Amino acid sequence: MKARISERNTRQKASKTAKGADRAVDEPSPMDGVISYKLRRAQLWVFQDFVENFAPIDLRPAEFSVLRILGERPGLRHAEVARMLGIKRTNFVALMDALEKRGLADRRTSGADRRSHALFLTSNGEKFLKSAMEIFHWHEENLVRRLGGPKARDALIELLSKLVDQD
Amino acid sequence: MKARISERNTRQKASKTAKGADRAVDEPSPMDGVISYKLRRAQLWVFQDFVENFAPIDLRPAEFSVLRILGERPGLRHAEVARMLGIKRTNFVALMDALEKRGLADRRTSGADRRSHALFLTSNGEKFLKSAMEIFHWHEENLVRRLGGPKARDALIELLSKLVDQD
DNA sequence: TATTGTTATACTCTATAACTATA
DNA sequence: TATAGTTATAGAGTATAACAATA
Repeated sequence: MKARISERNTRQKASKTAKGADRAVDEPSPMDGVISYKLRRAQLWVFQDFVENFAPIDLRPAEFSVLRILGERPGLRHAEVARMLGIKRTNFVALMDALEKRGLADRRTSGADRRSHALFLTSNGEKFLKSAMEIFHWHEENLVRRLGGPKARDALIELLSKLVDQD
Repeated sequence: MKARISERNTRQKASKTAKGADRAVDEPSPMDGVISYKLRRAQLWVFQDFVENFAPIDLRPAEFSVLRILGERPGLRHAEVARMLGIKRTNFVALMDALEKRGLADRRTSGADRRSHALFLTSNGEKFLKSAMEIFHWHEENLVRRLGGPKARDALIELLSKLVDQD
């Protein structure tokens, strides 16, 4: 286990007030009705909100996803988790390394195929996930409130699914 | 005008079939109903679709945004365009450099304040924008079709606006 | 002092090629 | 020959600090 690329480093942001870049004064722009543009702005905003909320436990969105998946489906293999998250298995390695280094998850050699690893949360990881879920629910409820309620959330999820899940 | 960071380089992707990473086989995952996760997947998918569609004229989403804004509101200053796009003015410099280098836009010293530049499309830039708009409309119509029609598009834009434009 | 454009720099995310050890 | 995990590496996007010229 090598010493990994970047030491766990100070991730807290200054912002506090306006998310996005340079406190967007939001004059009207020809891009306002453009799907890809709005999608990018919204995704950026939400991720920044996520990062701010999770700053106290120093957890990034992708890391949270991995913990949550391993929590609900322990024993999945490397490539399976990567596929479920829609990230390349090559990029999943460092992600998993970081979680292992923090003692939150580990790889065990799975019986049959000696190439592959089965992935699990440690007991520390399970405790950690529980407190992460509290922050997560608070974060998600905040988003639902902004959207205008659970129905609006469901509508958004369905629309986004239509973009991604077709053909 | 220095020789800029990265030479115009081969941007075409291989994909052709499945966008996203490692042809997402999309088993159900605990992340399926999570707003930030769905938003990220959708944004990634749409941007990749954008990049593929615009590959023939080698134009990235951010570059297209700049051209379009300068097309409709010529003479804006550096910082104003950056603010409208929600990017830092410091990151806008290289973007504008690239467009200037391709002969699509230019900076002119604006009368009053000798610190600031007024930004314009060149006549080449205007021609280029026209053909870019054709691709754009095709791309956007394709997205609207996936969403299920113009009303679904409007609903999506409105929901995304609620996330970004509040308080 | 504050602001505009700018450079330098760094971290994250995503992507490709190629290695190794197994199968 | 193909697959699972891995390494190395590179390109975009985004962020901060600091500087020169001008206000």
